[in-house]
Amino acid sequence: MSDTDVMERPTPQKRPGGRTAEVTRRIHEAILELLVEGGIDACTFQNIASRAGVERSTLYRRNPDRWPTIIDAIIDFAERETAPHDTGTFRGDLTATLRNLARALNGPLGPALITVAAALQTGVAPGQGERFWASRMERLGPMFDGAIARGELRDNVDREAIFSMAAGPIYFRRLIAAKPVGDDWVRLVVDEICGRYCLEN
Amino acid sequence: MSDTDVMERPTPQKRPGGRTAEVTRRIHEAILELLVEGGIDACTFQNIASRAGVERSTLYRRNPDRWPTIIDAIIDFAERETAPHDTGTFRGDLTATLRNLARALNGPLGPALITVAAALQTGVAPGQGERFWASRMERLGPMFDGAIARGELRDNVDREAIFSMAAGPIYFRRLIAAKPVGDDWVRLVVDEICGRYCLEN
DNA sequence: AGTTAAAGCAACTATTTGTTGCATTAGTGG
DNA sequence: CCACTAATGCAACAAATAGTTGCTTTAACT
Repeated sequence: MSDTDVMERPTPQKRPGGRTAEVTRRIHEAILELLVEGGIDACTFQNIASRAGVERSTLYRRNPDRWPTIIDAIIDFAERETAPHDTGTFRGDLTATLRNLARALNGPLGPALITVAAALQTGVAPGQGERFWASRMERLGPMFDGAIARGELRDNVDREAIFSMAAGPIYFRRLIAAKPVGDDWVRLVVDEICGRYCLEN
Repeated sequence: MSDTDVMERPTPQKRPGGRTAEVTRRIHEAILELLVEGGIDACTFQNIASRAGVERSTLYRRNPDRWPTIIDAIIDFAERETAPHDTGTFRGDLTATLRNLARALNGPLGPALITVAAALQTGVAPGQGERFWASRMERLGPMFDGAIARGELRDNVDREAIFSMAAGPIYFRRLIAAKPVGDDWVRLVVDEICGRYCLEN
């Protein structure tokens, strides 16, 4: 009560363990289910809360905006689904990565993935788009590192450019053209990328 | 009043002229503005109505679902922006088309375009995705027709596949990787496509 | 074991959604 | 120009959702 500690606000220590982690898990699970069932429109705080068995106020207190919440769930999913590949060749790694991507996009959550990613560019959630993309590229680091170490790629290649050329047609075919993405399509893309960027050997 | 015409409901004749057309124009304009300013979340019937100076009930009566309404505005925009190109070569036409696409995507409405297109695949608006895509491909018909007629492409090429390979990286780079799409990027894509699909000459 | 984040609970207001009956305007065909 | 009526305007609804808040309970950390 003394006036000496009026200004003291000892920065509340976080408690991310146990219950909190479980609540987070349930929230993410609920969001993914809702995205599959009803798309973005279904992802209201109300729906998320009741589906996850969590209080609505908890969601608002964690983050008053629903977009960062949704992004968290998506990134969480993407990181769980994105297994690292090390086949020994860039071609093999890229093929595995794109097959993995195609599998995710072909699945029920595919459309929601790009809907969210695209929505991030509309200004609804400043900074979240970069967060998502950075998370994606970080997972691809080892693939490029290995290829460069083996001399398959020049060490100054534009990694984002290469991945954009590779993943672009995969995304597009599934989500704009609404066509299935099969192994043949993946192989076509891989051939183009390797033919253009891989050093001769 | 006779019972002879009880079943007669002479399918009310439409009146698409004058006022109705003007209202449609204002609605589309309002939607595009809202998409630019606040993304999908801003496109509520309430916002659209007040922005367009139209009664909310009119929107509900025209279509109780907001997605077809939004798609209409997007398609309308896309068709207005998509000028036909006839440069005399497939490479020229494709370059012009992709530059056009890049320009649209680089603009303020770019992110909204793909957000909507992607949202269509989530089941929020059955059939609307196909409608959008069909509208897009239809505009590209002359380009392929001309190229085939000139012998630059085989007459059995998969037009959708080619356009997916071309437009995919454009979309991706702008809207997932959030990088600008410059002429250099367009040229890179064009080189790949032409190198792979154009017949030698 | 004590401290205190963090979640639960409950009540509340404001906003948005979706609907409907009636009045008014104006496109269309004669 | 007139009559008909589709389409919009207007206004008043109920229902759902969005946010917010004070208090209680649980359980993560030291």
